[in-house]
Amino acid sequence: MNIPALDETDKGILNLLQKDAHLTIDQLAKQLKKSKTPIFQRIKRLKEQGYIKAFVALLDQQKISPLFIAFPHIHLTSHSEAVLRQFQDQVSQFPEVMECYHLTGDVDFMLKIVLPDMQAYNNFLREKLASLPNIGNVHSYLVLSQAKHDTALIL
Amino acid sequence: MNIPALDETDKGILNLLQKDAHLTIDQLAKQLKKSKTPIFQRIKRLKEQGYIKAFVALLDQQKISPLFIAFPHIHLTSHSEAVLRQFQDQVSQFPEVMECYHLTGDVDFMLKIVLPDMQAYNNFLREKLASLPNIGNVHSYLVLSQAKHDTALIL
DNA sequence: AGTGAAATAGGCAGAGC
DNA sequence: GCTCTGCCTATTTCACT
Repeated sequence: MNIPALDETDKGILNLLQKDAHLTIDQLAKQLKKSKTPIFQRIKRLKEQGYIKAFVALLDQQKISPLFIAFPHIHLTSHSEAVLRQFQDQVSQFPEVMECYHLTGDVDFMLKIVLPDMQAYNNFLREKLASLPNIGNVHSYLVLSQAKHDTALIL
Repeated sequence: MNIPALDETDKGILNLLQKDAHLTIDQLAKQLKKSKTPIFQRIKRLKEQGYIKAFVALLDQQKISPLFIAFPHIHLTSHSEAVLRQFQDQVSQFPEVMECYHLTGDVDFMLKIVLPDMQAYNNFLREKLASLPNIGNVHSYLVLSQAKHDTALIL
């Protein structure tokens, strides 16, 4: 499948939709100086080709219920490709793991864990994370407050 | 302003919308065993009261252009409330700062920085971050790959 | 707070440039 | 690949329980 590069109109659509997905095709068409049909067809194409992964609602999590956020840094005891891949796959299964990054340098992985409270986080570390193979040292960074959380990238 | 707690129907709406914001009111109504009007009214209320912050499109960023992600840990040289607040406010202005967390323990802040490449990140550190007052030590964790990135919370 | 129906606006497809 | 026309489905409001 040959996927062509994005032109300025495509980027314009993505830029606007990642800030507000409820813009109508009419509104997008006006801002991008096109009529409805090409905008509609481009959005359809951008979805099919996977540039747009999903349309979601962003919630004010702290307002709904107080949450505890932690970023554990994890050292593995082996660094073979098989071990790294297995760790990623297994840890991604846990629903409390929101994000998983493979890092350079003196740490192997960083996770973002979101749970109701510190007790639940303690349970996660002891019962779920510690049960995985090849886990070495774990150092947890705990979040006191969150000052910014954007999802929109500049294209 | 008195904001009442969320009932099960509200939580159901939020749970579904944070996974797929393009569900129609009809579809939500069926799944939650209500008719269209109450679902519509509740969504409107949840937006007005700020439980829903935004509806956005999530993009496959790596597919659109290769990106460089880093998590700098930042120590400040002073920890007065004024300094902490000033740091948060100033750093949140930078568009490349996607997230900003105030942490416990041996680090003060962690940022998530997204930029086109490592060169741009180097410039960010030298020209933008270093120009802020009260910056002490900065230790950067660089991302090799990202295995998971969810936004939906379990309510 | 809920249902059901009626009005309006937006998504989506076709013909032609 | 774009504009224009038009249908059809979803959103939004209203009268009522």
